[in-house]
Amino acid sequence: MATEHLMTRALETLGADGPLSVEAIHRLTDLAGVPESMTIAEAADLLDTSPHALRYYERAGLVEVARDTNGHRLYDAGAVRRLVFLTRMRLSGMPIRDLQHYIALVDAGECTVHERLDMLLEHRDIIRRQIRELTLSLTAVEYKIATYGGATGPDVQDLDAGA
Amino acid sequence: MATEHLMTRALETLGADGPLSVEAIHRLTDLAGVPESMTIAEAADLLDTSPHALRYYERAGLVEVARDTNGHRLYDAGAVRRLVFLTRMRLSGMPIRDLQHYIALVDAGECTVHERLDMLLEHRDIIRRQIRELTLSLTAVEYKIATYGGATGPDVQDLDAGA
DNA sequence: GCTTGCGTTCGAGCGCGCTCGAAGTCCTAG
DNA sequence: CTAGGACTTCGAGCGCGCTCGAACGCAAGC
Repeated sequence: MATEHLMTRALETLGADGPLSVEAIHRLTDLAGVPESMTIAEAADLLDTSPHALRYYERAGLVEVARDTNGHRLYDAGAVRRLVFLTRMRLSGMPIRDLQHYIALVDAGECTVHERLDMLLEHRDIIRRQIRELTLSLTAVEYKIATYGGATGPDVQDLDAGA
Repeated sequence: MATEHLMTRALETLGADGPLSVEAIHRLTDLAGVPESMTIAEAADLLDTSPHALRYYERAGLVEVARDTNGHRLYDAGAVRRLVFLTRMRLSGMPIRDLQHYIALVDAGECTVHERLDMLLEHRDIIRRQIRELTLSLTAVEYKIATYGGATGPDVQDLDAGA
């Protein structure tokens, strides 16, 4: 998927450097090379989700999508950009409800920037905690793999049953 | 002991920050200093879950738990160790169904080690992918925080609506 | 004209993982 | 003797995030 590719390159660019990387991401998240507007199927494809889910997001008030003369949805760059953000937040576990709140703040204008920032800071912490938890799980699984995959020692039985 | 070494390295990898990591690793490692057997409330507390959830796991066939003379559950070291593993797998997104399968393999004996190993390898990859996805989300959120929290430049408006 | 295919709306259904509550048992403290 | 509290079993309920299907519209191709 295109977005992932873009972000992956952004990540690679990141490395250890600070503020420069921000600009790099900015550049890379511009959906260059993507059509002016797309059908729901194309958008779903790009976002690695389903047309059903996109309609669901719209029903939930997360994004407004224009229509063509047949009443078919037309996803323009703005809608797609918002959906890229939304799906990224969903992937990191932000509930629909919170996204609705966030979007409501966006729609409410500049004076809500503070609250939005608070939400982002809180979600950043949540993501970091998730990563820590997953790293622990990864360690546990790798440990178990080591006991299974290595020489079949006496440990295996001990750990089989439980740990 | 190998376990301590691995966990120590895990701690270092994680930056040894916060009570959360420490506590989690404590849960991950061994149950030294933990009573010989515990009530469901104590076990739930230790595992950071609810008695209801522990009964649910038992009903699902994931663990067998002894009873005292009153029919109350007694979680011994083996049960707790298994539950530590199970909750760790749950935290990293392994479905109950897969855990049931894994436990069935464990109960089936040594000849299933290979299949268990396969499951663990697959789950390891799943965890790694999750971590990658979360890292991308983290980057995206930090980028947005930077545009909001830094000097309020012209970018803010552009990105507000969508990206 | 008719089929195929992609879209629409709407409401219902589903899978998952708990979560809860009712009704009962047992021990302990007052 | 009684009240409280922690536990038991059981089945039902819930919150979330889609997911599906029915009934329909429109436009192109044979």
